[in-house]
Amino acid sequence: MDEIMLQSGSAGNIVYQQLKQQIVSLELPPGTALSEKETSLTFHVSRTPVRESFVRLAQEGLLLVLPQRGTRVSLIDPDMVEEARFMREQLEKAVIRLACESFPADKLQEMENNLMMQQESMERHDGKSMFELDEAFHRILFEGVRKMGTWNVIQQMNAHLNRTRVLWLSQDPHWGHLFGQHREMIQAIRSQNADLAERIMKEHLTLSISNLPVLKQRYPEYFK
Amino acid sequence: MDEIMLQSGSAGNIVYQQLKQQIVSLELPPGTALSEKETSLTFHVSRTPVRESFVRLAQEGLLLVLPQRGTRVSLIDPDMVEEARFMREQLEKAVIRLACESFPADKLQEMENNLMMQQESMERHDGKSMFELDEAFHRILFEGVRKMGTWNVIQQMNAHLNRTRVLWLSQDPHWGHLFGQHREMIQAIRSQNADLAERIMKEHLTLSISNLPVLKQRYPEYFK
DNA sequence: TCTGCCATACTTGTATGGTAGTATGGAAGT
DNA sequence: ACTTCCATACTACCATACAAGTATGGCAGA
Repeated sequence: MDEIMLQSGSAGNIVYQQLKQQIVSLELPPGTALSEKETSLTFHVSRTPVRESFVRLAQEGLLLVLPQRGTRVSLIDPDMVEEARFMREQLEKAVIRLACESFPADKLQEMENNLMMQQESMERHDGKSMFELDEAFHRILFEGVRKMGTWNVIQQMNAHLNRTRVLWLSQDPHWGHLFGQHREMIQAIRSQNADLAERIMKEHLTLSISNLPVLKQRYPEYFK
Repeated sequence: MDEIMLQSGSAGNIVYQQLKQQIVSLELPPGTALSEKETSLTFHVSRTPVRESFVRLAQEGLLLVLPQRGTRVSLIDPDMVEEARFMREQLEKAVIRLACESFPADKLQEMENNLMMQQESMERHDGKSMFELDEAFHRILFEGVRKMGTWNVIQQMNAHLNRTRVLWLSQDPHWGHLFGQHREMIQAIRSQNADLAERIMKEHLTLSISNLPVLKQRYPEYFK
């Protein structure tokens, strides 16, 4: 939201963004105990802006605030992950169908460029870069059909889903598979084959949580 | 979210819920100027919990905070309304398809009961009751297919959409039309006719913003 | 050794004073 | 009459002090 970006200089907003980045990147693993006091010391601000960021993060489901007891980075809820995937599937299928009807040429070019950068990151085995490019790829799709509000909603509810994707990409890439699907999507949009595009997208997003059970077994302390 | 319900006793949460109710019900019309000080006086609490609620409401897009200038109830953004409707259409179409595959009998009975109460409210010309029953009707649908997380996301993003629905139901009901569609939905679920159910849902949600231009012309000061 | 109590050190929740930035109205100057 | 400037009264933002609830470790007593 633009109205939030406007306050980007405020201490509270800086703490919020920093914490969110650290949580989603698993730099602060699920279950980590935080406290307003401790956090205020590390960021060299008072408790007020820290508390403000805690409230926002709790509303997004990234923090769990227990009154008078403490605050912890929320555990990943597998049911929520599946439901986030479900929502994202429905929305992205509809969006890529729109893209097949009409899509601006410059955005299509952006996607092509992104795809080339994906190949580079893949060769460098750069998981972090690959994750960001994947994110950007889908974002461009939403920009092209002018559904940024929808993209923002997805971003918010992807709190849990994104953490599992980070976990997954850090160990069992399947990057080639993802890359191939991205390329197929572009081709489908070009040829305006909506049914094909929808099918690819569905498989693409299904793949993204296919080994959730494996992750749950490997990192049991991260899950609910 | 349950973790937020747990703090329901806190002053900050009470202020938050009260303000949200007043905003969505248009008791606090779009554009209304608020201030931490003023609000703290009316609720007989300090500025801290008020500020906390402002932060949360701003994140939901219901308040617009301008640093060092003031806080206003956000205007209704027609583009956001349309996009919220778009999202809701995609999600509810998918959900009612699931319902057509399998749906628990007790939930179906709840929907039948709700439908009867809708008829009563319709005869009493009770718009507020009708709005709440409509809300509950769709909620039961999500409960039946166990997609409450999805329902909660819809509730959040419906901030703008709901205000237009309140505005609309207060003057040009079309209650009979809504009622008929609800009845058809139940029949479609019973007969497990997913394609029919999806079509009705699409029409149902399209209808819900069909006269947005009229509203925009009638209450121009409420829109962006 | 084990159990129960309690002081203590945490936690979040709330109130309040002060700071810096902004809008506004009136006075002074042209 | 019109413009410019400035005092004043706002605003949200931040720091800090206090209040109330909770976990914990040690000590006393059995």
